[in-house]
Amino acid sequence: MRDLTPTSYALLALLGVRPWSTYELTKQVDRTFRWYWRRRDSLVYAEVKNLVEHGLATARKSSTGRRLRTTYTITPRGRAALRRWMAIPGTGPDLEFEALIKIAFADLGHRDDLLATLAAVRQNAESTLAQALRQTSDYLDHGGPSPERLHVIALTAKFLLEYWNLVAEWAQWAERHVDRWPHVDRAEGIDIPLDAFKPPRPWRHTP
Amino acid sequence: MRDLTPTSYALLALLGVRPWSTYELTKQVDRTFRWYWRRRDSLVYAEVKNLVEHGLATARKSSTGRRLRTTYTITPRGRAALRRWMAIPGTGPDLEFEALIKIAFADLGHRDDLLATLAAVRQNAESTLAQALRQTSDYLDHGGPSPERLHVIALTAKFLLEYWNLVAEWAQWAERHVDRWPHVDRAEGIDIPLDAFKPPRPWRHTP
DNA sequence: GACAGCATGTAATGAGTTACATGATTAA
DNA sequence: TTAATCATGTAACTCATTACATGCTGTC
Repeated sequence: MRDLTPTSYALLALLGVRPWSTYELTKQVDRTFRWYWRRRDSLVYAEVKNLVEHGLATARKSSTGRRLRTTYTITPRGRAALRRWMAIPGTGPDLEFEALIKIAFADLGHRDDLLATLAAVRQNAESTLAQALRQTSDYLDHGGPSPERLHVIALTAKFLLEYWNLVAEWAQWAERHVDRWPHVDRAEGIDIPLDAFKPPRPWRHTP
Repeated sequence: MRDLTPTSYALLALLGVRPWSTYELTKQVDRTFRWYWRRRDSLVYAEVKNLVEHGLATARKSSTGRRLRTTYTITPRGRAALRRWMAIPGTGPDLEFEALIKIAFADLGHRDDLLATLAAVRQNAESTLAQALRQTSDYLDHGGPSPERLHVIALTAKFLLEYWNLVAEWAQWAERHVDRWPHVDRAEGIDIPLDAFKPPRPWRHTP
């Protein structure tokens, strides 16, 4: 019996909304958590079994044709555990940005590589943003799949849209600057955007 | 001999700037990578040995008093490997945001827990932003520790400052809304910020 | 001479991924 | 009938963390 991780509780939260079969869960994990808590399907299959071992969910077997299908339901103990977990603030956001390593040390490589990295970041952000907007337009039009949860979904949607928009805007800004740089291996002879080191607007200092 | 990971290359990039002792490396990893590629000190000690095994760096032993000290230097093969790695665009940003799980499913918990989570996120963002600004003010005033690298540092600084500013602003916005909500367990009777589902400004659609 | 913190690691453990396996159903 | 994809996992592996160990250096 494995310890409970944030991933366990993420699944438990989904089960708090309604029961799901494991396959449905993997789809829902993709739809819901892909944006800020990505995990592979195989882990979902392992984790729900762990929830059952902890007594936080029950498994009910059924079948489609000759094929077995397991449906998971949260237990009262599961709801209690979930509420206890919700009372702990939780961490993040935690950023992991491999491309930014390459950007921060671009002076050790070639100028064209820096431009290619920035373009990749921008394209990734643009396509992620477009995907997210396709998902949110459904919420705007018909309230989406769970209108009774629209208020909390709005909070997360706002963050994610602004986040990916920021990434795209920043990459574009960086591309415009690097385009004008004659070289990257040294700062000398380059018009450095010193505003980058200043507090962004809006910003209020709260000491 | 372990395979090379992005972490290996991150250390190799630091060695590309100048040689460091392992302890200095841990300090520099903290200063440089804490913002977007956090790793524990113990991993640094393991990874530099791996770089040597791959022939990408050399270790030179010296001593402070009776204590051994190892200084690592990049090799020509190391520089070549680093440049090859820089030519691959790289991934990210990858977001991991545990608190957002709790926010997205706040309807399964208590209203006060949601407010506490949002406050924690805001405070964390504010203090991270303040830390980052303390570090950047040094760059503005005297060019910082490596003025010859100021142009690429400006690119990363801009992203990080705007990112943490966004987090703080968003959390504040969310707090203001939830403050006015009479309950959290259902959307009914709540003034939902539907703008959250719309594209943020500025936004240009590129199909 | 004791204690904090500087400095340098090693060993055990773990959460998560990758790779693999396989049967059932549906579309061409 | 073949191929795709739906559906459900297991086993091996890995990157990284946690916990531990230990000697040195300055200072109270």
